[in-house]
Order: sequence, then structure tokens, then C-alpha cells
Amino acid sequence: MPTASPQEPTLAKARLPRGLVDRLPTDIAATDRLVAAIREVYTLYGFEPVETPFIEYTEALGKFLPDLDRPNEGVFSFKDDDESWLSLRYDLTAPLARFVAENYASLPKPYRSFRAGYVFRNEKPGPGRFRQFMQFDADTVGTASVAADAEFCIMAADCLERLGISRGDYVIKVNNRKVLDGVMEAIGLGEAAEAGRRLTVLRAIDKLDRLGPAGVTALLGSGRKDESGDFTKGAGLDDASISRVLAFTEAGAATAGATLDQLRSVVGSSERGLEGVAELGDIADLIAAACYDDGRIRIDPSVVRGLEYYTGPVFEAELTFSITGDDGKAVRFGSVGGGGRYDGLVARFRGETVPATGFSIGISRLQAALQAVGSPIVTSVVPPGPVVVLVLDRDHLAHYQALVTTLRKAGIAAELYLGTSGMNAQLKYADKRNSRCAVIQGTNERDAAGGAQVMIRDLVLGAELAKASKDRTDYLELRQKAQAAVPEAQMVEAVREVLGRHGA
RNA sequence: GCCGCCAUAGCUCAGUUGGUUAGAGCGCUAGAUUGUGGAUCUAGAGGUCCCCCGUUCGAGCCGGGGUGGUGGUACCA
Repeated sequence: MPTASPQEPTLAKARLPRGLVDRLPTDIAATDRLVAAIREVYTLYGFEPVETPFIEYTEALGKFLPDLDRPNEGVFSFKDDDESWLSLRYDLTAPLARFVAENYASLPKPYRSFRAGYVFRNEKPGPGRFRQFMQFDADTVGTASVAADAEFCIMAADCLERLGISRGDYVIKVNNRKVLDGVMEAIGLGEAAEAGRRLTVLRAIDKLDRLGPAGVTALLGSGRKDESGDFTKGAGLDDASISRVLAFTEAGAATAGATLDQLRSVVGSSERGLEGVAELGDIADLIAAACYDDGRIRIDPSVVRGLEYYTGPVFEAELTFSITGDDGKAVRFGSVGGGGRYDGLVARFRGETVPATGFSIGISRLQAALQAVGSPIVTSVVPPGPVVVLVLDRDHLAHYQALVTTLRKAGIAAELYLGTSGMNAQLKYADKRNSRCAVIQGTNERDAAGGAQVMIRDLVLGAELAKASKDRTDYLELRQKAQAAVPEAQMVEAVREVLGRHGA
């Protein structure tokens, strides 16, 4: 710790590293409620909690970094005592794969678990993007059944509604990686050597929402230059292939059956593609059987989820409404969660393939979206502060402390004013703490005929009266209504009455 | 990563063709009004004008570089 001195003012800078945020009581309370609500849903679906640490061996996380262009960027890493590299987790799926592989023998199969926690990414933050944020994951490991995938789609819909998002304000989109692979084969990018171009094509498809068919066409072909003049290299496909890919993205039709028919024709003879379409058909049946085929869950061929490790069904939870931002422009929140099947992930640690599928909700992002639309689950009142016992006479500090202790023993959150300011400032302090009630004892109360009293002040009522009154005489008169003197022995009772009056 | 914009008090911002001691509003702290949150009044604290280099008699202002922030874009596990 550098010590400050007048001669040498080398003070530490009080500043937050970029992309990180401090969290205030209101945020924390909102997050707690979100997490609790999601936990209820996941538990109802039969998942059990399991948590892994923030730190893992880099090797356990890093080998399947999906971005082939920059495989080692984006992760916070450092060396352990024994020179092995450690990293902060950047998602919750990779650590789970490690956990399952390490405890494989003792876990029930299929293994169904959930966890919420912070993850870390060392990259440039943007609007709504941070370097530390919270995710809530659920995974089913050890089954290849698409019923597990369908279940996540259904559960995702339930979660969003449980959080107060109306039906129609969200959609769960489903696609299948095998269908995408089939399209790749159909346009001649099926070979392993074409992995880079496949990735470019997937990224282009993923941008359909924002850039439209024209932008995607450019990205599939020679490339695209955006408004800032930056050029994005294209996949270099020929016109026939481009129109085939576009046809694929536009295969979404009114009914699941019609969509599947179109997909079948786009993948042509690709075996893998047809397998993917068949899986989508099974998922569609399961979703229909659960009566979630009313628009809540839809097959959407444009869902890609940029990941390399997904091997089958992929899904994405998207908010479909938009709000008007500060600048008057419409802001869309888009994806607040996603997931899919990753049959290869656990196999990294074990020779054998362990089929797995999972779903992840972006808590931080979802919370921001819910806040923006004023959803009740996050726009709560500020948590109430403690009862504040004012200190008017410092010679009697011990007695004030005794009053505080009495309140605490009665189970009432209370504190002694620990500053040095006058009464005015003490009430301002209680106000700022969002306290409902203050306990005041000056000489008038202490020396009251018939025994010591305390003044119980209703701060909520007091504030209303203070604001309502026009002139000082009124004010002084009205404020008397917001407080009452009671014998010390009745303090707890009187405080309880005030707290009860304001639902605290 | 690439492109653009911005940087003066805790916050929002003024600051003249480059000129003496850099300002306002809000907020903050304290005081006054019997010992009570509001209002009013009074006083006070708070500044490396982001940093470095340069031009100049003189730089908050001009030039170069850096850092930070921000908006796009790229990426997004």
C-alpha cells in the first residue's frame, strides 16, 4: 500500500478496470431473484446443482476454443507455482465437461445438472458486453436422445415466462448443425481442409438478421465493406452455392413440416444433412406433443451459434421486442441464451464419446433487458435500510448502543449512527440508507416525567409530510404526526408497528 | 483487431484571436431557523484542465505521440 503524504502525492487511482462493473444493492437483489426463479424451473425439470471453481487448467479449457483465427485470445491466464497455466473460466460448459470426465464413474448417467456463476472474457467490452458476467447453465450429459435437446427448448421457454416475459415477446429458435454440414457438403465445402471457409459461411449466415440477404450474399462471395470502411473478407463461394445457402436460410416456413420439406431439398443427397433434418423432425414432434409449437419454439435455419464444438441440434432464446433508447433509436436485445449438442466435449478427456447437450442463459444481459422494459422482477424498490438509532448526546453513547442491541435481539435490523454530524445530517443519513424508522432520544425524552422515553420516527411518513408542507409552521406541525414518544420498554413494539406499516 | 468521435470539479458542462488568480449549475460538507429529512439563506471543501513531448515571451486552447472513454465494425465460447 502506498502511503499518501503531502510531499509525495502519489495516490492510487480509484478506478475500475474497463469492462467491469460494481454492483449495488438493487442490482444484487434483482440478480438474486432472477437466479432463484431460474433455479426453480431447472429444479422442476429434474436438474441438480453442481458448481465448479472460477479457475481451471488452461489446457482443460483452451483446446477447444472455437475461434480458429485467434485461439488464445480472450482468456485471462496466469501461471501456477508449478509453472502450469491456469485460466479464469470463460464459460460454464467447458468446466462442466472437465468435472464430468473427472467424476465419470460416480455420476448417474444421464447426468443432469445446473449452475449459475460468473465467467470472464479478456476482450474489448461493448454496449451490454462485459469482461465479467453471469451465466446460468443446465446440461444433460450421457444421452444422445434428441428428447434431451427438445427438453432444453421447452425449459428455456418456461424460464423466460417465469421471468415475466410475455408469450410472443420471445422465441426459441432451433436448428441443427448437421443440416448446416449438409449444406456445406452440397456446396462442396465438406472436406476437412475447408474448415476455415465453413466457419466464414457460418458467420455470414449468423448475420442475416442484421445485414439482410444482400449483406450475407456479399460475405458469402467476395466480401463486404461496412460503413466505417472496414472490409470483411468473404467466403468466395460461386453464385450457385450462394443462392443455395440463401435458400437454406430462407427455408423457414409457416409450419414445421413445410420448413423440414424445404430443408430436405436444400441439403440434397447429403447423408449428414438428411440425418439433421430427421432430428429436427423428431424435435418438432416432441415440441408439438408438449404443446409448445404455438410460436414459442420454432425451427429457424438461420441459427448458427458460431461455435465449432456443436455437433447436432442448436438453439437460441431471443427477445423479439425492442425498446426506444436514450437517443430515440430502437434497441433490440436479441439473444439472451443459447445452447446445443456438444458430443465431442467430454471425449477430449476420455477416449470414448460422451454425448451431451446444454443450454445457457446470459443472466447479466437478460437482467439489462428486463430492466430496460421495467419488468417487475428486476425493478424492485431499493432494499430497506436498518433502523437507525440517532446519537444526540455523545455522553450517553453506551445507552444508545444498548437500544440498538435491544432491537437486534428482537430480530430487527438496526444500527447506531457512527458519524460525528448533527441531528440534521443523521436524519439525512437514515434517509439515504432508505431506513423506514429512526429512534431518537434527547434530553427531553430521557428526562421525561414518568421514566425515559424514545421518539420513534416514521421516516416514510415523515418524508411525505415534509414534501407536502408549504411553509415552515405547517411543516413543524405536520411532522409531529410522523413520530411519537413511547416509554423505552415499548420501543421494540413501536418500531415493529412502523416497519409493519411500510411492509418491511 | 479496424474506423470515427471525445477527454476541464463528484456529475452535467462553459471557458473569447493563445494572455494575469480556470468558472457555473447540480451534488457534497458544515452552520442558521427550539432538537427533525423539505424549502430558504450563509459559508466551505473539492482541479496535475488525461499524460508526455513540441511550438511560443506565454498553452486548458495550437501540433505530434500515448493513455483512457465512447460509438460503429470484426469476433462472440
